[in-house]
Amino acid sequence: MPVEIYADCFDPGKIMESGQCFRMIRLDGGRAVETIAFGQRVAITSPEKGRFVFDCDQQAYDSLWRGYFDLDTDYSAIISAAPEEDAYLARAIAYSHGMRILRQDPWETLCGFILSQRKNIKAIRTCMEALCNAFGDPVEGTLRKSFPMPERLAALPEAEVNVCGLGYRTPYLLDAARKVASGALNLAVMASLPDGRLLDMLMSINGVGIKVADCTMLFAFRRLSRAPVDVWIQRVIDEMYAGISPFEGYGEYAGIYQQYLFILRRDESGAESETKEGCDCAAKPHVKRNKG
DNA sequence: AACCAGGGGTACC
DNA sequence: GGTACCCATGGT
Repeated sequence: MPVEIYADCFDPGKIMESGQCFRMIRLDGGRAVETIAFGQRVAITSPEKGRFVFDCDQQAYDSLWRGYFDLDTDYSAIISAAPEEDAYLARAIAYSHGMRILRQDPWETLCGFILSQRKNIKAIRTCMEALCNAFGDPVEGTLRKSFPMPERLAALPEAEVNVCGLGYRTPYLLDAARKVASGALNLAVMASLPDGRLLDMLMSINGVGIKVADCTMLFAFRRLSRAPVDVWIQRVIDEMYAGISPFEGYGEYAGIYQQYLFILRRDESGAESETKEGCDCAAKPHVKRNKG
């Protein structure tokens, strides 16, 4: 039943901690990484270096997980294509060996980054899980739920969605849900648009600016040249590149190099250092804390 | 263009 | 147990 593969440049733990996705968790005392995507669940273990076991059947692996984890892409070639004289980038790449850019669901990714604004990654995970627990559907093999469909969210009143701790982002999320549910935005059609048109359509959503649009383009629409600039990357630009963005010179893989730089700069500041033990938020309803 | 949003996470006391 | 500061920002 499980699927065994051999892969280079693949480290599910690195991907989990990379900040591109918000529903991967550690299970089994840290030995397995579990994720839920496209309404399905999988857990991955690595019994030895370079060997991986997916606890799903071959059909699910072939039709979903192999592509989701980008296992047909040669990352050693992408790493080799990085500019040699860029020492900081080289260090960032070495630090995150095994990180890959997932091929995530556009709807979930868009929502995740709408919710991400002015939140740290742990907080994003918490409210994503709360949204799923409240409005998602059952998923085989776990008590956790799928990410809610746009039609489901679009039908909800703002006050009901807001119990998930989204704050001022609730109307942004609902604007996205209504535009997608009504067909005003068709994510499947958008997947084949050129970068500029796709960017414009994403930014037509209230609460989606250039950074959230770039994250959605990179992590769901596989526009690998898009390099989102958040507070960490802005610090990298200011501190390591004299305030001049290096990304225009990075070429077709600028977004992937951006991801390496993001992880290194964030970890050097000691932020998000406690994500490794996996959140126990699964199947727990969101409870608003009482401040007394 | 400065200012604000709601609140979780965390370091430090 | 306070509390001050930060967070994969965007709208006004």
